Amino acid sequence: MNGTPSHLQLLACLETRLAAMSPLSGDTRAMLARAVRHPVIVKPQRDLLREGQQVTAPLAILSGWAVRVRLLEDGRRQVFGFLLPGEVICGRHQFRPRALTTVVSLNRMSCCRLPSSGMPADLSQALAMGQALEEAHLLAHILRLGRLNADERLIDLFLELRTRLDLCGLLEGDVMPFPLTQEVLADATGLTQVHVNRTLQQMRRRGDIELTAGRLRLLDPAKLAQRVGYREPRVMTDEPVVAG
Amino acid sequence: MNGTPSHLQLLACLETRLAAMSPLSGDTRAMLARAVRHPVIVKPQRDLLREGQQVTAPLAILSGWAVRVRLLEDGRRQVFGFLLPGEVICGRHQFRPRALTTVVSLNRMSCCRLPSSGMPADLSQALAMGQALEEAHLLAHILRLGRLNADERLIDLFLELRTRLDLCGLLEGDVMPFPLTQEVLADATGLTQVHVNRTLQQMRRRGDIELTAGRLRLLDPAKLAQRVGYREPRVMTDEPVVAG
DNA sequence: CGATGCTTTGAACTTGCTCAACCCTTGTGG
DNA sequence: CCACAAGGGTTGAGCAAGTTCAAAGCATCG
Repeated sequence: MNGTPSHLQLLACLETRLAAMSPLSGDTRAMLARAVRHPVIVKPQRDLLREGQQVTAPLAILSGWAVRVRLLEDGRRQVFGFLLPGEVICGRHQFRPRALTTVVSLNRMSCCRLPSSGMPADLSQALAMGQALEEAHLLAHILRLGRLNADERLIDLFLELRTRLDLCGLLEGDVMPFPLTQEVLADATGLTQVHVNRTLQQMRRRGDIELTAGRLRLLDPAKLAQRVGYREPRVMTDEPVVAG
Repeated sequence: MNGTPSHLQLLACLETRLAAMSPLSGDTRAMLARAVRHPVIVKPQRDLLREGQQVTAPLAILSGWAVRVRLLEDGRRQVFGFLLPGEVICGRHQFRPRALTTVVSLNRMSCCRLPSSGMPADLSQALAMGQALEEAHLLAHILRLGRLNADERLIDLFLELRTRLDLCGLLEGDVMPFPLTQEVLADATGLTQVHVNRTLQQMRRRGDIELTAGRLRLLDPAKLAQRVGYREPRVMTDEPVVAG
């Protein structure tokens, strides 16, 4: 049923996530609706952007996942992070002409270019917040790689992806779309594919997760968050305070 | 002899590094000279900034080193990166009111606040470039933690710090100031202090480095860079091409 | 000259890696 | 409808890199 998402679904994803960053005016929403009408389709395993390449305009992801990667001489590969639907590649590019990493599609994606200049203030604010969140994700990734063990790394990553998918409305209760292979997970978490496999099995046996056919269910996210010390990234000062 | 650096030395450091980002006008230089005249002195092990705290104005480092850190519940600690003389903490803060990490001084530092708004365009450009470089450093750190082994992590970090110290004019030939304890190195590289110690010794035995009394000498930086696959971060498109 | 903080050393241990094979599913072409 | 290829996932056995714990050495600085 979910083979080719409609334009409306694509738009909803982007709009939901941008609005989660910062409220959007009707004009801006109309502009997005127009932009989304002619999406670019990208096949799996294609470079959306190459390291060192000149960055032109921001590219919004409407559906599908991508990774930021670098390849070493000897074949080792590092995944720096994931790019999910609703998120924007190279959101703030005014003073950063060169791409710092290659971006590769993991599955079939649809994207759309955003205007590179003369952007409405609300959109520009949303993109800037997105950028700040991205830095928070890089920091979280450093913490994972530097100080967490295999289980913790995977769980912590799952929890991050979960909250990010929630932002664009793709979280379905405790189940989420999950198109990552064990190899990609390994390159992200600094482990080997074999060890990722064994760790996932252990997590399944413990009843922490269910993972099959591109879907991941976290049985008790709160408990898992507690276990690995996961914390939501907070970039805004004016975020709603609990029981304020 | 280098007990208390003069105002001129402090200024030189900041000016050199900012000018390396983007050329500065005479007016801007004069402004910096004024700002530097009354530096803030910070003792070792003090928080310059706390995670979650509201960010007010950019803070330029005139001398001394700091680290971006996070502490886990169980005492594990991760160092996300280093802040060196000439560099600016929270350079671009317009849409990022909350500090993402705590910043702690490693030794005695002197700093000065920069204007938070109404900044000249050249300075603002320099800070934006500095910000882009910082993202490059985060990415480099992820690569180190994810895919390099102990030797490689340390060497790669040394090479990065070397080029950064060069930017602010603190590299003296093949020797550089190096105020990091093995514990801090461990928290940065995701290793234990004990293993950092053994790895350093091995590097000394192999004649790769000399490290004593707060100074580090890399015997053959080019060879080391080759060995670990170190590459200088490139953020500008218009950087001079070799043999152009 | 005692205290404090940093470095060095040893021995046992664990986590995660390597290599190599096998299995299962899915899609494709004959 | 079957054969086969390709891309993931699973398994086992041996191994290596890095950890843990604990103690001792060595500076530097009041």
